[in-house]
Amino acid sequence: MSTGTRRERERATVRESMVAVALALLEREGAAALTVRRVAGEVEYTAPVVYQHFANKQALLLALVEVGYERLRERMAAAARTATTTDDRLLAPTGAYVRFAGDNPHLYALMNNTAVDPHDRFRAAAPITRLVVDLMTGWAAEHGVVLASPVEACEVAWGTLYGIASLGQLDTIGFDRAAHLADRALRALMLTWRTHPDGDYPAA
Amino acid sequence: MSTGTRRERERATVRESMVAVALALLEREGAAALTVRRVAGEVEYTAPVVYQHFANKQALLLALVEVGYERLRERMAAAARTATTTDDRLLAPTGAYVRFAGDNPHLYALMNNTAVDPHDRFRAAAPITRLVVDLMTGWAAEHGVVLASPVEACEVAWGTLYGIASLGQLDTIGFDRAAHLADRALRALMLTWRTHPDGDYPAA
DNA sequence: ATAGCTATTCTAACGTTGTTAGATCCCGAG
DNA sequence: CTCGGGATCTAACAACGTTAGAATAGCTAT
Repeated sequence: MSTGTRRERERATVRESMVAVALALLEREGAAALTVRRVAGEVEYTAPVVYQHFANKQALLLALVEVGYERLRERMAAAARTATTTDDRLLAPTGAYVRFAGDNPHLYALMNNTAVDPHDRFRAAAPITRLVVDLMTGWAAEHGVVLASPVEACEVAWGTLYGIASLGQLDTIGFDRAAHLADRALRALMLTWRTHPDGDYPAA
Repeated sequence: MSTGTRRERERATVRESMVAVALALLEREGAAALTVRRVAGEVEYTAPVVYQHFANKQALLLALVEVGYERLRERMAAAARTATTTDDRLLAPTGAYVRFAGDNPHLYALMNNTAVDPHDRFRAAAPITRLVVDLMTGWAAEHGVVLASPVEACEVAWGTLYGIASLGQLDTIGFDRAAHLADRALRALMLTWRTHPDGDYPAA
């Protein structure tokens, strides 16, 4: 029975190389090139072997999405750590987010593709949601401000960031400008949170 | 030669019914059901006939995207017309945008799908960009404020709106809440534009 | 009215996709 | 050495986008 664990280890290794190969393929040649047969071929297997590690193509794509969100979380957390000022601890992860979208455009598109089950995507993104909530409550505390609804503020910031980063994929805008726009948008939000932490803004 | 124009009319009619059928199919059964054969069948033709009206499936999808942006523009313009206060002239189109995304989730997803050429999508959305710029400059004028960069403000607002509306497709959030979030986000932006029209926000 | 041309439509097929069934092969256990 | 079970392959299926070529329809001109 001692061979059982090695078998498992080998199985996991094959699975991981499939994910790695699929990631490389996706980013190198785009979503259209990401076919089951090519992934299998790139790890020197035939197509049906893929189905011993993933229930179907969706499951493989979901694995890529999960890796994507994990890498994104790492980048954002690292950016937050290097920040020195209070506002930078929010602005730096923002920049990291847009930069990630620029560095891995196809993976980023997949992470937000409606073809992958929205529920699964949301679950994969949960750690980032937690991180952002933490960053935001930390920011508010350092500013001596209590937000009426931190989760609402978080959702607004998340949506904003997502939308502006997606704008960067348009070649008429580009990711450098998108990073600038995201910075502006978040600064505006922060300004409002400080002056109106209750979330109730006056109209005119 | 008098039959030539009637032929053209008939051709245009067939093309339009294909677009109409494709739109209905997309919204009723989702993107996966939108196949060339089904569109052809639904207008009682065989598949190759589709290729006499569209170069390929991409072209058909692009036609749907164009219809989508046109309808969205109409809805936003109508909402702006019914608004009474200065701020509502910006907030009402915002609500119309999110509501459109909620009413036509699959079409909205297609309009922002990277599978459709980004350049074409941007071109299809151009009239809306114009509308939003107009609304924004009008808003600024009525508030007696000159924005340092109206196009930057527009891009930020557009990205924000897009991101938050996309959030609505997650069943954990939903379009009602997304509409609320979009309202909050835009109010925050407007507040900032009034107090800092130069676009230079203080840090802390 | 009829013959012929042209545009329209269909049938049939190709290559590729995701996916599954069954044969085959290999490797470890008794 | 044999045998049993998991791993892997071959072959195939249905459905997809797409194209070529046959058939058919409808208009035009005599």
